[in-house]
Amino acid sequence: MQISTKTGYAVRALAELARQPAGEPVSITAICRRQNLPPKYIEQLFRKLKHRKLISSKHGARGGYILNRPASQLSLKDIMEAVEDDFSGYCCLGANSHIEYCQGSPCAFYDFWNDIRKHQEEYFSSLKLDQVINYQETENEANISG
Amino acid sequence: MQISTKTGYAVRALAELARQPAGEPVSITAICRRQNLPPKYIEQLFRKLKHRKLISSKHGARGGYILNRPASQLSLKDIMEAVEDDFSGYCCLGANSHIEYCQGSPCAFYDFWNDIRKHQEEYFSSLKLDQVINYQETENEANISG
DNA sequence: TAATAACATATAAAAATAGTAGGAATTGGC
DNA sequence: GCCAATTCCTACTATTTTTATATGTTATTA
Repeated sequence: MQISTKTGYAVRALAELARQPAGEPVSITAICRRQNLPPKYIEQLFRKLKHRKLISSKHGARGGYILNRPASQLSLKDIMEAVEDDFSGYCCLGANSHIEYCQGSPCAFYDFWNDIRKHQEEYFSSLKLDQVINYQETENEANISG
Repeated sequence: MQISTKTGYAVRALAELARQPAGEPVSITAICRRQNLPPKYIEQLFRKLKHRKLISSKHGARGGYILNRPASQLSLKDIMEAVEDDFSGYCCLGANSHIEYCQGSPCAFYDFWNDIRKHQEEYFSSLKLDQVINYQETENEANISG
């Protein structure tokens, strides 16, 4: 039960996009230089983010990526759903073991896991990308004043 | 971001202990027969649960395991911490990548991830084993009346 | 046309997950 | 005292997921 490196990377990379003046694309090279991330890996994550229409891209020299929405409207859930292949709580219906427990119909534990999934979805939906950026700014101010 | 099969198995197995009249140990064989679980795997999980003192065991014939606390005082967080090796949210300080971002000191994203971790811990602490059992009973009643 | 950068696919290395195998130690019942 | 049941312990294996890397193609701009 941990948020993956993928999500961590994606948040850091997207934060760089959010910082950029609107309309100006940022290249993966630039993002990864600033955030010290593996470019080819980020490329893959960005492809997923693009398929989910969270970002757009511009080809060629001076090209790069831009956010499709203001950071205040981009949730951690959106990012996780795009980048991890399955955001969702545990569900007894999922066949993640060779031993099928509830063979197709909701089992006795279904409601329990389902409520958890719903809670998690709501929680991660409530966390927005701009919050990270605000945290960063606070941090920086503290460093300057300190 | 998913609750693992380990946790799912553990919950099902522990629910069987919770059902048992107090003081009567249940063997892994019995648990796994009732819940259709892989015995050797459950054995390993139970060892971890025992180290965390969530359960006790009785050796030999007619032996087995018993819950150390009432199900109402055993949280999903307790179980996850025992069975998964790291319950905790993502933390930028964790070296889960060869690229170290914040090299030992809290980075700009620290507070963000830290608040998430705290929230998750509180939430999973609030979910108790007896809730699963209550869900089950409701389900069963529904089946009988339906 | 040369440099830049997205796009795409395949491969590889490492880690985590899920499960198995075999045996030693302990207890209860006959 | 013996046998069966059971926990306890260690090691191994197989599979899947994660975290990349490599290589090449296509599009864009200066």
